[in-house]
Amino acid sequence: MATIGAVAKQAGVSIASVSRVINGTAARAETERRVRAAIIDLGYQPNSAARALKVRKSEQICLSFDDLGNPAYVLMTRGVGHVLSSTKFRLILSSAFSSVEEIVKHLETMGRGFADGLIISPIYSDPRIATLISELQIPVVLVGTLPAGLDVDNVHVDSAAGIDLAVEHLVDTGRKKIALVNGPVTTNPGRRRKGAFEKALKNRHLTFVDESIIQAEAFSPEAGYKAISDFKQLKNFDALICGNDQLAAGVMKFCFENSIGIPSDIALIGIDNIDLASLLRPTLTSIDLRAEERGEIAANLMLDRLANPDRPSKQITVAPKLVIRESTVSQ
Amino acid sequence: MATIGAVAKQAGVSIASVSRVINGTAARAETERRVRAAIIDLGYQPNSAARALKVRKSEQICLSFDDLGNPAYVLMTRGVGHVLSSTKFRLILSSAFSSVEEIVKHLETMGRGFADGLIISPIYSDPRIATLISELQIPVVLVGTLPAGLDVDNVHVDSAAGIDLAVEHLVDTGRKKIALVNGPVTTNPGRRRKGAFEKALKNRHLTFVDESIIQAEAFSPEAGYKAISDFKQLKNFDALICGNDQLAAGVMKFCFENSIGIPSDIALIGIDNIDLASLLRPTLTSIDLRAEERGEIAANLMLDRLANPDRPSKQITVAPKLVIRESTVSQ
DNA sequence: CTCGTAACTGTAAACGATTACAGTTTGTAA
DNA sequence: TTACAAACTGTAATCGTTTACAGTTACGAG
Repeated sequence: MATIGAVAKQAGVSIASVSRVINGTAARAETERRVRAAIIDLGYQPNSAARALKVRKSEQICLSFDDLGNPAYVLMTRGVGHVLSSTKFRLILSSAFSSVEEIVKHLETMGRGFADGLIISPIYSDPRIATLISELQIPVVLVGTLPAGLDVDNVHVDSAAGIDLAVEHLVDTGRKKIALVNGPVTTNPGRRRKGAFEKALKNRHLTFVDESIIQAEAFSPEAGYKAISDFKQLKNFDALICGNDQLAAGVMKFCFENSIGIPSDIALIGIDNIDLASLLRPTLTSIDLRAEERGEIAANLMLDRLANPDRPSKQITVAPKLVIRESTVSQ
Repeated sequence: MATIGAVAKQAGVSIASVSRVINGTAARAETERRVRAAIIDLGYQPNSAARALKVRKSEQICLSFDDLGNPAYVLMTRGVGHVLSSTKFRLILSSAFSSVEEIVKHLETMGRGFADGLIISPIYSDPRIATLISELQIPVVLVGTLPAGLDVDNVHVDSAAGIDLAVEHLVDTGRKKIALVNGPVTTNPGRRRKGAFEKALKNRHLTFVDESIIQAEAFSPEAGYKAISDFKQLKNFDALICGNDQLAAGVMKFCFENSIGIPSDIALIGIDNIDLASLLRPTLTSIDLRAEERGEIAANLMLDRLANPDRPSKQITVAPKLVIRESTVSQ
């Protein structure tokens, strides 16, 4: 492994000169020629860790989330990626695969010299995550619900407004008995959607009973399928809002297999508006939570914060929009 | 930002002792107590870059691919993640968002001290990627087609065998006129699938004409939809193999909108067997390329290589399997 | 109480880069 | 030819760790 010293010796110049050539500061043509030749000769590559140590910058931004399997995060990543690709910063991703400990350790390492900033979108509200964020030595942008007492840049979507849009749309199209197929309440989105749903129903004087919430064990199609299979009172409802589009896909599958017509027997709304929504049959009405846009905003907040470390933190709310498709409106 | 020196001073011990406490080597109980107290006092966090520089290890493995939007890569990531999560190595991801230059720069940085190993799965066969790999200073495992002349650990799937399985299945179920909806031939998979398809047809003395290949512009549902919309001779075929499941989803959408029955009028087979395949209606027969398994194998190859740097490189082939669903066989 | 060993601790040299500062060279004008 | 400024180059300190080595302490045995 060639070092800058080896290059300097080979080129017959000082280490400083090699460094200057590499970083494009003043050098005589002849010096530059010799240094470049030596670099190629030795196959020299500068060591990133040494550079990061010295200049206290890695030029990397780390984006971290809990579930790569959720296409909504892929959208978000794309948003972040597009913004960063026109800057000097590289984007690296970190997704949890097992425990919270694992992700905490991961973020700590990043925060200690391997990344200049951290964009994180946790779905589980583990106290360790909140502690971690407050102790981190680099700027953090949090996408999603901000844990109490944490003062960092934040982008979040008004998902209650989204639920409200959905309920309104269902009422407008003549539905009266609406249930929520919710994701785990151990997650932030799960907990918030539940509250928002209950409130939206009550505001409109619609019946809300315990059975109005059908609990799934994950935000996946399989979990949606299973939750609805176990649910015995489907016939009491004429509309279902699902915690995300993947849950809705599982529900839709069950309905098809059991000859429950969508939207004739029951209307179905998903959340996230991922690609899948327009591929299902019937196409799925969905609350678009603007994941890609949130990613862009988060990245811009981060760039702004890095350029301006002392500004007060910003909280940005984006508005959801309802994308109406066939699963709620018969053609 | 507290350093190890500040901790040492605060605890009244030497820097070396602090380091030992942190890394769990011998220390008197009293020393350990004071060091830990000082660490908490100062909120000290060790600097990852300094450590990486000194020990020449980052304990990170970087997984890089060209398109995070493709769920098959998400599966692969999961495979890698599961294997690595039981080791000391952390997984970081890097996905391209714009140019090849960008990804090259990214990988270079990683290869120069920010990662101990690189697992990469390029779909574009850009010569810069091959050059990069050969110059990289850390172990590389390549998932996918190995560029000529590159001698690195490799996992790939025998996708020709997959195409063959598909053709065989179609013939068995009475189809005779098969077309391929291919992804871009500028990609490795696109190029290989085309060749494999042609060969599979000829081996069985089935007609292969220019029109047997319908070229899509990307591996996405939209591209599939567009490609099939522009294709004027669909009625001449009774089966379609698609470059991946997403293309198939687009094709399926078109067929539905134009009242082309699947599988009654035309049979449809996808590739990758992602979740989507079982959510579509009809459910999609698909060639499972075992992305998750390839991810696991790649991770294990990497671990093995890191433990054993001098062993000769291995090439591992995994066999695809055909998952038969409704889109080829009427119930 | 002395000694020997084991356990611990401190000193100082790395790791591979960047960069302030001082010194040297170059080129131009007088 | 000399003087001076501008352009370049080298020396050496530094970033924050780890770790070899030598030195110190603690403790049980004799």
